[in-house]
Parts: sequence; C-alpha cells; structure tokens
Amino acid sequence: MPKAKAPTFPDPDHDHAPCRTEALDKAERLCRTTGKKLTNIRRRVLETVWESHRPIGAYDILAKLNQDGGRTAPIIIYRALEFLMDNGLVHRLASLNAFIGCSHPEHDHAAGFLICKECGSTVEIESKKLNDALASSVAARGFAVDTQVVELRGLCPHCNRQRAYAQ
Amino acid sequence: MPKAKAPTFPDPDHDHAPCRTEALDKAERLCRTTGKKLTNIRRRVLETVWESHRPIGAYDILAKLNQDGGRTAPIIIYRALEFLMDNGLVHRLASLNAFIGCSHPEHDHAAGFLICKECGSTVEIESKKLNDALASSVAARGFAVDTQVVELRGLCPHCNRQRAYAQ
DNA sequence: AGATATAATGTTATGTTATAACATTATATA
DNA sequence: TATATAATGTTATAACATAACATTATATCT
Repeated sequence: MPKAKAPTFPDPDHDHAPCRTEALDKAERLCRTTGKKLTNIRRRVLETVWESHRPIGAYDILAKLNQDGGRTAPIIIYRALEFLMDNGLVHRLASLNAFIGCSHPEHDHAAGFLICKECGSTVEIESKKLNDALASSVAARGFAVDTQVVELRGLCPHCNRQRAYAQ
Repeated sequence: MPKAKAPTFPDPDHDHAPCRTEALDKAERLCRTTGKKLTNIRRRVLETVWESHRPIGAYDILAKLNQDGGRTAPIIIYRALEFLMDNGLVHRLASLNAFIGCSHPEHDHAAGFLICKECGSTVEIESKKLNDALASSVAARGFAVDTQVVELRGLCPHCNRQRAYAQ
C-alpha cells in the first residue's frame, strides 16, 4: 500500500474535475467490492457533495437536484446521505450542519476537519499525533472514546496569505 | 492562583447542589466584576442548565421555565444563551444541539468535551497536551485556528465499570 | 426629577434542519 | 413466478434557530 500523503489545502485555482471523478470512481469500486448499491440518487448526491471542497447542506443538495423541475423530498437526500456516511463516502460536519465528501473511504478512520472561515474550503486530517493526544488526554480520565467530532475553524494558507497582502 | 485540578467525571451519586450553587455564585461575581447584567431570565436559564451535568437543549430549557404556566418564547431562551456563551458561562455542544454550564468562566479557553453516551454526563477538558497537538498538527498545514469544536463521545468511567459487571 | 439614549425583554411570525409513518416500486433469491 | 428484501416516493411534522418590530426597564445627562 502506498504511503498516504498529508492532505493539503486545495489550491483555489486547481482543476477540480479529477477530484470529483476520482471520488466517484472510488465509490463505484468500493460499492462493487462490498456489494452495496450505489443507486442513482445516491450517486447524484455524492456528485453534488463533490462539486467543491466546501461542505454543503442537505437542503442545498436538494435544491441542486431539483433545479430542473425535480420534486425530490428532503428525506430522500437524508437517506442517501445516511447511506454514504455509513459507507464512509461522506462525513457530516456537526458545527455546520453540512456534509463533505471523503477522499479515502477505503479505511475506517477517526477524522478531524480544518474549515476555512474565509473560503469555506475544508480538509480532512487524520493525524496520528492528534489522535494519540486525544486518546491519551482522555484515557487518563478513564473515558473510552467511541466517536469523535474535531472541527477546527480558521484561515487556510491561501486566505491567510491574501489577508497578509490586504494589509 | 491555585493550580486547576483535572476535572473528573461527576459521580452519579454526588450531591449536586453545591455544583449549581457554586456556578451561580461565580456567574454573579463575574457579572458584577465586568459590569454585565445577570438578569432574571439569564439567571433562570443558567440555573436550568446547571440542573445536571448533562447537556440540555434550548427547547428543554424552555419547557422547564414554562412548566408552571409561563409563556416565554424560544427566542428569549436563545438570547439568554447567547449572553451566557458570550460571557463564557455556557458552552454549546454542536454534536448535540445542546448546552452545558462552564465551571471555569474566569479565563478564556479552548475547550473539548467528553460526552458519555450512556448517562449523558459531560465533562469539559482543557488539556494543554491536547491543544498543543491540535495546534501543531494544524500549523504544519499552514492553517491558523480560530475556534475549535472537540466533542468526544464514549463511555465515562462509571458507565464503563457498570458495563463490565453487566457481562 | 425629567428627558433621552441604550439595553433588555416581549410578541409574532418564519426560516432551517431533520425525521416519522406508511405506500409503492425495484431487485434479488428461492 | 412467487416472495422477501431493499430502495424510493409521498405526506406530514418534529426539532432547532432567528428575523423584525413593539414595549419596557435601566442608565446617564441636564
């Protein structure tokens, strides 16, 4: 298995098409492998989530799917999102009530997120150091962690630089 | 200044009255010091939040305040909560849409929370190690953190022990 | 004290996010 | 092809949160 590269913030000007394509391909493969069904609505929701690196709300997904006259109901979206989350293809950001695609759904992982308050770009981090620190500062209290929500809001490198020049 | 003791999980059988009293006293003092007004509704909301160590939702607070015939509206509660949060007296738990009292509102702090999935008891942690780990694993990516949401769900020591015996 | 500015609360309505309950349709398997 | 299971569709509503504007309380100045 190739060594995972540390994810960096997407360049605002990057060509996004491959990100989306790759994510969709991975999802197809993963579902084929596990026997799960990536149905039409699920694929369309996943595509919509992957339209950018910014989290998107369920009702915004809904609006996009309905923009050419569709009449899909909210619960349809939520059910698709539930499936996608159960299969690691999408994460929910509790602090935003929004959803974002996961680029490495292959392995289970306790993730954290960096959310740029300026451009909205969000990156998933999976740092051993971070998780170890969480684990140890928690084990000391006899607490057994199950699931974690780690969402850090701030400025991404690009927006940070912009801001410096703006001065 | 006395060294802060590491907060532990509240014993399920502990005498809770002093917790509430102390929190209210601190709030009074803090507001007197800063010139902020701890009005009636704000105090009542804070008291309600401090009825236990479990996070409570805004509408549950509302229900408690209205239980003897009151007709307070939701926004009144949210405004009181906003004041209390602005002054460090209450924290919001994004993963639960709920609120919990802060026992050390004196100093600004980037907190994390341990939430017991069994009994609901929630403890605020403020570990230097944890925050350093967050900061460093994030600085490496050129990200400048502003605010953090760290909410860990799992089993508190008491419920963990219970569960062991239940086998 | 009375005028006036500011802060807090009250009132009504509505926006936003998420799920419940049950009907129908598609898909897989015997 | 019968039948079970999974997925989607439909309708309604629950749960969480805020907007806009009116009224009341409190502080400050003259």
